[in-house]
Amino acid sequence: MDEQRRYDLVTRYTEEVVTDDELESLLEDSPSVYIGYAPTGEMHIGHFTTMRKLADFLRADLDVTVLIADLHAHLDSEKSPWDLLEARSEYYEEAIRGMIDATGADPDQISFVRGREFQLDEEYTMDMYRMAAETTVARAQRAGSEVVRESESPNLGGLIYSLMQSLDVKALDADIAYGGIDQRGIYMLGRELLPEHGHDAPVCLFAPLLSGLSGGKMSASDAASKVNLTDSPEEVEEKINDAYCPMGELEDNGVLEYLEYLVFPILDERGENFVVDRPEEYGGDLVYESYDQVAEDFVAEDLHPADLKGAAAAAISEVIDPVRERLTDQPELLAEAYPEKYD
RNA sequence: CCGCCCUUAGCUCAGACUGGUAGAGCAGUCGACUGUAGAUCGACUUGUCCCCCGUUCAAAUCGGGGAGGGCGGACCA
Repeated sequence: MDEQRRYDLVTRYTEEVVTDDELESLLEDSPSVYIGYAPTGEMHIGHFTTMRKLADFLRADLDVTVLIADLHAHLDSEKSPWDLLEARSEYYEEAIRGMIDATGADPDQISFVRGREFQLDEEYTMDMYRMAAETTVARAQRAGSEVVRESESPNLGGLIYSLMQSLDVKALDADIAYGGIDQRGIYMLGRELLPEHGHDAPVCLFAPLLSGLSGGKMSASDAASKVNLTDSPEEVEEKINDAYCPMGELEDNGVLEYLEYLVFPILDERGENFVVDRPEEYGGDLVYESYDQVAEDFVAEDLHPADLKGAAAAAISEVIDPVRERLTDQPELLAEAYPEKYD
């Protein structure tokens, strides 16, 4: 694969690359990339868009690791109870495998690691104590401010959280750290600290955070703002139909963002088009080969939100379909991970 | 170890001093208006008042005990 193509694959659909020069020199070899997830709430379509990029990494011949950060899930305000960490980790791994599979990549080419497999090692622990001594409370707070739950009386765990995530890069020997742009603060701290701890500062790739369906950012606590992996086609249709989607506007438009970052990349991989069924009175059906064409028509108001929504819902359902089936085929996974919801 | 404060709707809180089984804003639901949604109107819903015991005809409210959370002081060998 030529260098330009490889670089494009690695960087497409990202919000920011820190830094371009460093990435280019890394790509002269075959670097490793990792992404960490704290197994807290149920996974949703926002995770999926981030996850889909792992297929790009694999295609670009990178060594990909997914960290299931179980300890982090508890460290952040006990978002996951201690006793459920294992069950949620299992659910996360299975959901992630399903998503990778659905994007047309092979999950077996990815290494899955649990946090506790290495975060209790002596070297790791020693490094963490050293970092704790070297980092001010204010610095750690600032680093994690977009990730760790905010509270009037923050727990110590939220501070350690950022230090550990920095150390994960070293422990996993990752050249590239990938995550949502909300992770930026933590990885910038990591880039500062790691060179003092015997590891190169990682190159950082950040994914955009998608808009929620109710306008504004997607929120974990607002069920209507996101499509869950387990949502039925009917539920997807209802949520998309209820979504904030002003005619002609791309801003804060979750429906369009889902198309751009999730649906089109997958359709593209399959060589399929995006088809909009439209009543004759409004001009009949439309066929799109790229997201840019959709955006163009939408901005020109040649594509009405109501027509777009129907087609988007169908396309999103289709993408999610295999993941949902995979998860509902193993009901015990969700039941054990979220007993209060699925008992 | 000592002292003080807090706990009421999904969220933020009012009500407690002067007992009469609860309210606001936001959120949510449903209509109207738009070929979607939002905005805007209109209507509606929501509660072990942290738990236990006691006083009382009557306790979110008073008294005692307990739990959880916060703040401060003391100790500094």
